[in-house]
Amino acid sequence: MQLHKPDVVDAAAAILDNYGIADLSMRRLARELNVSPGALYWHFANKQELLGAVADHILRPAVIDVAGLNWRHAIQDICAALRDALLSHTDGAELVSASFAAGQSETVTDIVAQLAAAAADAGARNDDADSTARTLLYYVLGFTVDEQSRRQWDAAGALSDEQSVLMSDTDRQFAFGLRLLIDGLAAHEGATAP
Amino acid sequence: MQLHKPDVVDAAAAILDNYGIADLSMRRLARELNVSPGALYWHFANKQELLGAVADHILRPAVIDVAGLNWRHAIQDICAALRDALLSHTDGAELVSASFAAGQSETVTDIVAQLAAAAADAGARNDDADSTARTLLYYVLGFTVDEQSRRQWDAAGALSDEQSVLMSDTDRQFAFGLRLLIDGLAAHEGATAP
DNA sequence: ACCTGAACACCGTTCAAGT
DNA sequence: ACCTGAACACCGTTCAAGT
Repeated sequence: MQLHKPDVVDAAAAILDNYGIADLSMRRLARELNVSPGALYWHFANKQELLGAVADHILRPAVIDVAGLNWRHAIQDICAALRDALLSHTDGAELVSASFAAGQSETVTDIVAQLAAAAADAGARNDDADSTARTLLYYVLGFTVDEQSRRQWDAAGALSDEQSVLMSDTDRQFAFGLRLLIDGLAAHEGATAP
Repeated sequence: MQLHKPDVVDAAAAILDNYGIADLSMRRLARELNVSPGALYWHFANKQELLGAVADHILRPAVIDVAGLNWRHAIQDICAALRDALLSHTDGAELVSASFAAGQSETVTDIVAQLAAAAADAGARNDDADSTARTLLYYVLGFTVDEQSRRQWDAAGALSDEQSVLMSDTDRQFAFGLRLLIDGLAAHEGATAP
């Protein structure tokens, strides 16, 4: 049967979850799909474009509706959904971070636009709203890449009790850094919490 | 003559500046040093460790003395020095970002410690000072990776006038995001500017 | 102690040729 | 239109053997 883009992305996501980003090569992916390496280049211009499609796949659950929320909660919910989506796939943060840097994920652009809208709601002018949105993204990506690599490092020898304590700790740490940015925005724009 | 670590790091930095991170391979580096690829593995355990040494080389001018400065200026100066150091080598931000993620740069750890000390000065308790320091680092790395990749993309067809306008614009954008974090810290800890 | 040579097990990408 | 086969030009790492 024919090879379609969604099949390729699903197979790539499966390799990612089961073996990690280091094993996600074009050749390995082609082997898993019982196809020659060159076949992938009919559907994707290059590896970066394919990884961008995988990034968009990972980010689908991170696109949420924040209509009706005040700007603080909108930012908090978008960032929380983003982090959850990244953490739900092996090396998800690293892959999305790389795809964002390469400008290959449309979804991450949409998310930045959502964050910019929330910043505008907070009273920021256009340029500042954009800077704010990108700063929030840098934070979530940086934090989550770090968190995920530590988790994988600690994967051996972690007691279930200690682990859950550590996890709630990372939740608090994530919220702390995010609050720093939100409070900074409030201070700058003179907005107040409802 | 014998091969010494500093020679290897210097040669690696030269490849980085002249050809970029994509061309900084162990084999290419060995060729440039007129040595067999295996020779490098006598001095460095693996490529990550070597890149960590290059990262430390890049970061040397970013380690500055902030004694006597108030916490706001300390943070501003450290972050500005860090960004300047990253921008002064081709793909410097990307390389240091990767080395930080891999935990292979001692210098970046020192810089985080300096930032944490400044956050403590601002009134943050130990955990919060650490979170603040890491948040600042995520911001500087994320912003500068982005900035540097855009610069390299725009490398063709940029007028010198427009370019300088864009550059001062990125300076302002960098300062804006940084101020967001500093203001957030001030709001959280109730510190005031002198 | 320090390095060579050669091998092992891979990569991403291209492209004529097939169906 | 879609894919194969084979090639091109590379990788990182290891390790017996040399000096």
